[in-house]
Amino acid sequence: MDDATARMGTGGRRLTGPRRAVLDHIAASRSPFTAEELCEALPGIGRATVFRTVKLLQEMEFVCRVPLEDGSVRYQLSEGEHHHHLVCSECNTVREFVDPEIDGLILAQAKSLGFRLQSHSLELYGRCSICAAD
Amino acid sequence: MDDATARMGTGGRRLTGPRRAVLDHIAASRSPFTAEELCEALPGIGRATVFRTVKLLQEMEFVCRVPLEDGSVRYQLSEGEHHHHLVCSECNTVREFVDPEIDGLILAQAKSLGFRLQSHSLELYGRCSICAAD
DNA sequence: CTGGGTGCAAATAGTTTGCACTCCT
DNA sequence: AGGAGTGCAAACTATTTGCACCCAG
Repeated sequence: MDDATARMGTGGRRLTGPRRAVLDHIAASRSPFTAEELCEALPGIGRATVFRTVKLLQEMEFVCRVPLEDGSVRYQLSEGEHHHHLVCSECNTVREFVDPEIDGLILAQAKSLGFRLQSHSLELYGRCSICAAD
Repeated sequence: MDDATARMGTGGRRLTGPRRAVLDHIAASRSPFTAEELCEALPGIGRATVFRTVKLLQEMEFVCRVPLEDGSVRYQLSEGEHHHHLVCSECNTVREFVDPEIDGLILAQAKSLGFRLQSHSLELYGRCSICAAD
C-alpha cells in the first residue's frame, strides 16, 4: 500500500492531503468499504473527493469493486491483478482467489460459442469458514 | 412467456392490465432492457409499477438481472434457472449459457477454501460472433 | 366487496459535475 | 506560476415509498 502512496504522486498525479488520508484509512481498516462509509470516516474531506479518489484507485488497480448479491457495491484493497471474489454474507469479508483452471474453462466456453472474450467477472457468495462454523 | 402470464395470476397475485402490458412488451422486444427503457416504451404506466413489476418478475425468475461491465444493470427474459451471461459490448445482446464443468470447479474451489457456497454469478464480456466478424 | 395493485409525487441513495478557490510540484 | 486537486452545492440517475384511489377475483 505504500506502493500505492508512492505511485499516487506520479504521472501528472499529485499526492495530496486528502488522497493520503483516503489511502491511509483504506490501508488501516483492511475491510471492504462503501463510498459512504469512507465519507463518514473522513469528515472534512468532501464527498466528491472521496468518490474521485476511489475511482482513481480503481483505475490504478489498488482497489477493486466488489458487487454484492443484492446489487450494492463495496470496494476492497486489491491484492493482485485478475482475480475473483469470495464474499461472506455473514461477516461481509471478501477474499480474493485465482483459479487458472476456471479461467481456462471460461475462455474455452466463450470460444465454443464464437464469442471473443474481453473480460469476465466471477463472484462467489456464501459463508466463510469462520462463519460457517457457527 | 405465456407461462409467465398464467403464473402471474396465482398465489394471491393478480394479473392486471399494467402487468400484462409489461409482460407483453418484454416478450415482444426480446432484448435486454433497462427499467428506464420500459418506462419510456410504456407511457401511461407509472414508474413505480414498472419497477415493482420488474422486481416481481425477477423473484419469479422470468426475468434476470444482468450486471454490465460499467456497473449498470439491464434485465433480460430468462430462459432457464441457473445460468451465466455472455454480454456483447458492441450490440448489447445477452446470451445465456450453462456449464456444469465450470460450476463444479467453482464449488470445488470454494470448498477448498473452507467456504460454504450459497450462490455465484459469472458474467463474460466481449464481442459476440456476429460483431466479432466486423 | 376487499385486499392487492396503481399512479403520482415526494423521498431516498448513490454518484457526478460546475465552479471558484487552494496547494502541490 | 500554473495546472492538478478540492470543497461545496446543485444536478443527476436509479429506485423506493406514502397514500388515496381503483379494480380483479
